[in-house]
Amino acid sequence: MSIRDKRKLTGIPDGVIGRLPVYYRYLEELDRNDVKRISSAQLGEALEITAAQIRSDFSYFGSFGQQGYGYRVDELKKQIGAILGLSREYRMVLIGAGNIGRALANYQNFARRGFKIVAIFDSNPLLEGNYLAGCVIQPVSKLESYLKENEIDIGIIATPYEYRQELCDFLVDNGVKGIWNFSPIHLNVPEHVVVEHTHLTDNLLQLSFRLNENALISGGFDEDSQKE
Amino acid sequence: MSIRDKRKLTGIPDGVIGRLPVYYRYLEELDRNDVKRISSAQLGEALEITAAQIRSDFSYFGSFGQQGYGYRVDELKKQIGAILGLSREYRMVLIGAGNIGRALANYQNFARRGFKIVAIFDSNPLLEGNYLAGCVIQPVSKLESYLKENEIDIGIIATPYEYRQELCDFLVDNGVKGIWNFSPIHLNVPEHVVVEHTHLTDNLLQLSFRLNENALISGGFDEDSQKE
DNA sequence: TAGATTGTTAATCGATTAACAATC
DNA sequence: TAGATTGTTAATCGATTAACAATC
Repeated sequence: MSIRDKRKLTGIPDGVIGRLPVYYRYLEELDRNDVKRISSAQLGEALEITAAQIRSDFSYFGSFGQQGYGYRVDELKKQIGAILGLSREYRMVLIGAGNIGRALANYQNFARRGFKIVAIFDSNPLLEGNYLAGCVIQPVSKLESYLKENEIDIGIIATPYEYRQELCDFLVDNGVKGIWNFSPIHLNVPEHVVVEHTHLTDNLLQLSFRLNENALISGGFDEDSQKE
Repeated sequence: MSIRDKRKLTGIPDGVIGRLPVYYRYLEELDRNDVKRISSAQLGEALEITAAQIRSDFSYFGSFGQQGYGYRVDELKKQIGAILGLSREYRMVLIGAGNIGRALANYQNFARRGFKIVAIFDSNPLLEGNYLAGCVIQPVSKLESYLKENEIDIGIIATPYEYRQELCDFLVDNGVKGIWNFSPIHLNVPEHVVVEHTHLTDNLLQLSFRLNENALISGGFDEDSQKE
């Protein structure tokens, strides 16, 4: 079965999609440090992923290496970048200029990779007209006309309580194809729309669980606490 | 095999751990809205998870429901909260008072759940002495003495480039048991320490990949774009 | 009681890993 | 060439799902 067939029939597993940015990030770093060549074994060592898995992940998309040599860092980085969709620009609107919204707007690395925040909206009238990262903060009432006049790829939802599902529906109805959700709620979207959830609290609760799990195990099982 | 045996032998699967905070968050919302009772089918409907998986997840920890009735919302919330380790407080230090660091420090929901930022450090001398969310920003040179004098559970690494692995090692050497890493690098830690990675860029790149994957599939396969 | 829904087992599905022929 | 490492297949492992007896 061809790579394209496999992809069409089964889709790319979530695990693979989750690891692609990890590879990309590390390849960027290697490239910055002028490393020219890397093997799947070396990659695996650095990222705590098995070499077999790395090769298997890559094989969903093609053959990027050379037997007996490994991978050329710059080449592999370029290929994975293309797979991730980094060869074009994305226009994003940010809804919510609170703590998280401001951090995202000021973060330079998104724009550097082609993800531009082109408009910012907030329901707080006190913020209206203020500048944030070079954008005027607009009232949410202007969102609809803005979306009708501008093609937007991604909507970032960083409003803590109000709106949420309704806001998401509104963005989708007005042509936004991707939602990046920071609000602490599960959003339902139609099949053709993509949602990425970034729930900081969930991450912290997972950390909390594992802290206690570790404590529990090393409490009960002394031989385990010896392991490196 | 008892629940406790199962847990000890195999550990809890990552998927389960990842879903626990999702359940918890939704139960909080139900509780706020005075919902008293919920079935695994209803939970699954709202969260796009199968009912069987939800019941299977819960069964790693015990039996919290009643046949023919379902789950009492307040009770289940309490139980999952306890499993997540929310019955005690956690003391956290924040390293890095940049965009993300400031957003985290100002975010009220961590403290509300028992996760307190008790000290903030930054390597930028211009920030030294400024207040952030009620904490003085201290120079990183004071971190060592601070950790020796105070028991800290979690270190939040929100420094974009400098330090990173070295900083992580330093925190671990000084007794920190959990690391919440926002820097764009993979951190290696000893077995007894827990790392949680929150890489915002990775989330955005995953969204980017899926946007293109969807476009690709509906481009090639018109019958697919008909699906709801 | 009858109806509903849990907790758990067995079956299925999918992802990871080990192994190795291909080949640079 | 000999050595190294890929890409891929088959084997293994683990997670999800379907089904249902137990029982509230």
